[in-house]
Amino acid sequence: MNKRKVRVRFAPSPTGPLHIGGVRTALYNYLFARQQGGDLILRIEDTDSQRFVPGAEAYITEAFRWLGIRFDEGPEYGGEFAPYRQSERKDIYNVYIGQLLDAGHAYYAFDTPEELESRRKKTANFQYDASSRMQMRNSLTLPAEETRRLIESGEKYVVRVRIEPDELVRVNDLIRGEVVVHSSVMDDKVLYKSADRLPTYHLANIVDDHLMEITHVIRGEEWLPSAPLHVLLYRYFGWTDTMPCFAHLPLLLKPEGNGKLSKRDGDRLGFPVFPLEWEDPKTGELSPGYRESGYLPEAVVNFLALLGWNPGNDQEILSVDEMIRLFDLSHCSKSGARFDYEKGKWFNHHYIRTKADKELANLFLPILKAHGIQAEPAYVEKVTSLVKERVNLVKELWDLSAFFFSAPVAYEEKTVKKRWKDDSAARLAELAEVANSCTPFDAQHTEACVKSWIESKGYHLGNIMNALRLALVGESKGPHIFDITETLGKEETIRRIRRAIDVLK
RNA sequence: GGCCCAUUCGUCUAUCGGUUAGGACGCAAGAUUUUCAUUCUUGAAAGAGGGGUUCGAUUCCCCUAUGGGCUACCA
Repeated sequence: MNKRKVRVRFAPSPTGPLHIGGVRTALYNYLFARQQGGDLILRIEDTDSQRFVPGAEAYITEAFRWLGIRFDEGPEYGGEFAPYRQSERKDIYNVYIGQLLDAGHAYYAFDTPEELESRRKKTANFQYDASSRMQMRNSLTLPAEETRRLIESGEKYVVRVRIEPDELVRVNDLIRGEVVVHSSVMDDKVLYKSADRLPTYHLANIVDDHLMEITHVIRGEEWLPSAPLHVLLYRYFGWTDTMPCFAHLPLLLKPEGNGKLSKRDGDRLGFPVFPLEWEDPKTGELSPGYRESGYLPEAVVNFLALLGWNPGNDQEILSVDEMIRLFDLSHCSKSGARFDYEKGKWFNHHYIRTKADKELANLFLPILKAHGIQAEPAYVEKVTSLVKERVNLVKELWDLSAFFFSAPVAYEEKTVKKRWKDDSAARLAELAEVANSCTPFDAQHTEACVKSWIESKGYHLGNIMNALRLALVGESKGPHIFDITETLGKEETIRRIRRAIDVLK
């Protein structure tokens, strides 16, 4: 059984946009699968008909496409274990529920939600388990006749697992080691719901993992408490030989304060918690996404990978291939990681800096378009190369380079005050003439040309340069001045100089 | 309340009994600079507390404290 091909799954519930913590879980599954030469399966766990959100599944698929996380099997990708949506597997679950019922590992329960509610109110710490089940309305306490009659008459019922008390249940976790829970503190969880006539997560999950031949279950820590139940279910089904290995990942925590990272934190602190932008179909509320906020998928992946895992050395910048090679569940931390958005920006800054100008320019093009700018791709690429080292987010390219696409219409007051001297107009008028005679107009020649003029006249270099920058940019910022003149070209450079003189006197 | 998990700089983390406890983000200072940035260098910054085990504990064990998760006919 150790020779089984590695098969892992990511099993989201389509109840909304994919949370960034879910993305990390999927990423670890992906890295593990690729490293082991195994398969990664996407399974949609839509057994909660109440919380189903249309569009969520498409969002999930699109998000992983953007992130470059590829699945081998899933609703959109096909596979021999189809269907991959649990809502399409009802008949399968019914068979296995029957199996548990027949073996006495499960029973019918007729208690209504109201009855359970009042029972919980009456007795503190009420739990539906070995100590209480014989006082409830179920197939264990009712005569067989009565049970059959109730079911046939259409009475609503759930199926509960029958947990045998007084034994130690051991879960072997690849990250945490052995976790032991006493079965007496476990409750008879519902496996089949009457409300929507679907199995609960616990049942569907175990059946599907078994049927889909999953070898490793890598999931969030929130599942650790129910892992003993899952182990028991494997035993009741007689599947212990092929039970997958478990690995429970630590949670992503709020950047500040207590608790796990939530959508609210993103809204409150101003950063996305979703890979892609999401519009709530009911409320129309828009939640920002990493992609739309100007992140590169490789940065998001790198950042997320290191939130709870490390390669065992000091390396922080890792390509996906390197991550696949180095990934190791034993190097996953056991404690939750606070979400450090600032570090995420740093990763993005790094990846933007190292990305090819052309590719970056392609991402910049739609942003320019949104600002009403139509520009030659070659020109955009050149501008991109000049400012890309200075941005954290792709959309910031615009903030730093807008002046390349439209001449300044106003000049920043503060800069004018500081940089526009009494003689600036006269000097720039001369400079326009000098510039006109500079040929070719590339940065190197122009710089030499302008500097020798300044030197020969004995002018103050800084005064002229700063005034020139003000004329070309409109404020006190931007790349090297002669890179700007080269990019703008002689005509435009001179035009901007003349205009500044006119406006600033 | 019960059960489970965790605990190294502000944050993410390295260390698998012997280290000046390392790196990164952020922060501070300096250098570069005709602007704003970037970049580079340097610096400040940590083993929750208490018991053990051991020649020696950040590292192993126990207790306490703190944090987190779960405790639904949600996943």
